[in-house]
Amino acid sequence: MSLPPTEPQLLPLLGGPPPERRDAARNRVRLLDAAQELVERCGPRAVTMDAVAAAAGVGKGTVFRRFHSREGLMAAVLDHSETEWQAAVLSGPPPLGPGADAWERLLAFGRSRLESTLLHAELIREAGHSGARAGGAHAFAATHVRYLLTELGVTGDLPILATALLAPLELPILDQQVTIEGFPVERVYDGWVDLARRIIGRP
Amino acid sequence: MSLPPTEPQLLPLLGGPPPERRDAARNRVRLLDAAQELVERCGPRAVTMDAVAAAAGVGKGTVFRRFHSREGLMAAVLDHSETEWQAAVLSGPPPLGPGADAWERLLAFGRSRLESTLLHAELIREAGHSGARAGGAHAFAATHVRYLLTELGVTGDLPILATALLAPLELPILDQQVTIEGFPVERVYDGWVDLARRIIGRP
DNA sequence: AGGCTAAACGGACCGTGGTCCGCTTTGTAT
DNA sequence: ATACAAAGCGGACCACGGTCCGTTTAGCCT
Repeated sequence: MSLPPTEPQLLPLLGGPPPERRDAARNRVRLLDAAQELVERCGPRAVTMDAVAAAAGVGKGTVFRRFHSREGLMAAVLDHSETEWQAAVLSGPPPLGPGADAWERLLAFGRSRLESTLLHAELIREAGHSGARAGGAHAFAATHVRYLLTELGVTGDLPILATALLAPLELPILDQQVTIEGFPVERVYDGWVDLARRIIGRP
Repeated sequence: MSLPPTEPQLLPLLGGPPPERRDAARNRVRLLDAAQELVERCGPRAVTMDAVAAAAGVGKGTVFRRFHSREGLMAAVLDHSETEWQAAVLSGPPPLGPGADAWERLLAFGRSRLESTLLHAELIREAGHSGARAGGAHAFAATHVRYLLTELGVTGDLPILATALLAPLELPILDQQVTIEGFPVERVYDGWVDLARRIIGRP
């Protein structure tokens, strides 16, 4: 046994994890494309991991190495739409994007988020706990709402208040109201606006 | 082929599904006991349906006939504690039970629910969508909160407002704040009280 | 080019949730 | 008591998520 001929990494090379090998990257996009295509053709519920692997022309093990689990894969598919939505909030046209006053933006945010959540309901459910929603997406939304609340002059524990305002727009709660109790979406939205008014402390 | 000699049910016998056969009832309690015992010994995550069936001394098919699915079984186990809690709210000692004024009761309700949700977190997660929570339990909590809000003179769309007040106490949201973001429970509770004040419209 | 290492690959394999169907038990009507 | 229909039973069976490990391949260093 001898010392390795060279240090595999002379400098810490600060920054993140090592880059991805070319075949790995190629397979990741193949898998994501296949998954997206299958999801929108059969619905997320009916998509099996074997099917995705086969459609992408790779082995099953590869699917699980790229995306930890089925939930992870679904989360990745969901991430596509989520990212577009974030772009619309950050730099799209008003009133959702910048350019309108904070109250208008908050209203647009609520409606947009409500519709988006209902639109992707199945996928969100399938993405479950490891959903982009549970990680980055919620953080994004919370940050944005906190910013808007600040603009509106709200004082208090903003992270908590933002969460309280976001909570009724999360799928489990929306599902309860819309799917199970059968409330019309308009009513739920109006209720949310009312909640926002009370939190802000305005007529 | 002849006509059936008697009508199996002369009168509609209004009121629900036919009664349960004796062996069926016996197996239901055996299964529930076995499940509860296994859950508290190994944690809900580790309990398999085969194990429950074996521990109860019945076949696997029987488990699935009584409780539609794994989630259904977990929901049934959860239902035990949930029922006790409901009794405490309806007829236990104040301030959770009747006897205190509405605001005190609301505070006690919030704290109790928060603690109970965190305590049974794993089970609730495992019970998933068909959880007693998604069905009867949420309805109970919503009704109670609606009642308290009425007592406090709140006007508006009460069903929606009640849901908004309950939403931050649901597991997914609590999980986000406590487990992922690491907020202390006290802070979450204080935030909830603040939310309640704003909804009611009082200092 | 050639050689070497670590990463990636693929598909056989396993455990578990859920279904199916032929057999048994229960309750009732004669 | 006996007969009979319906509800219940059990365990073999299937499909799908997830793991494992022997083989292949990308990237790099000489």
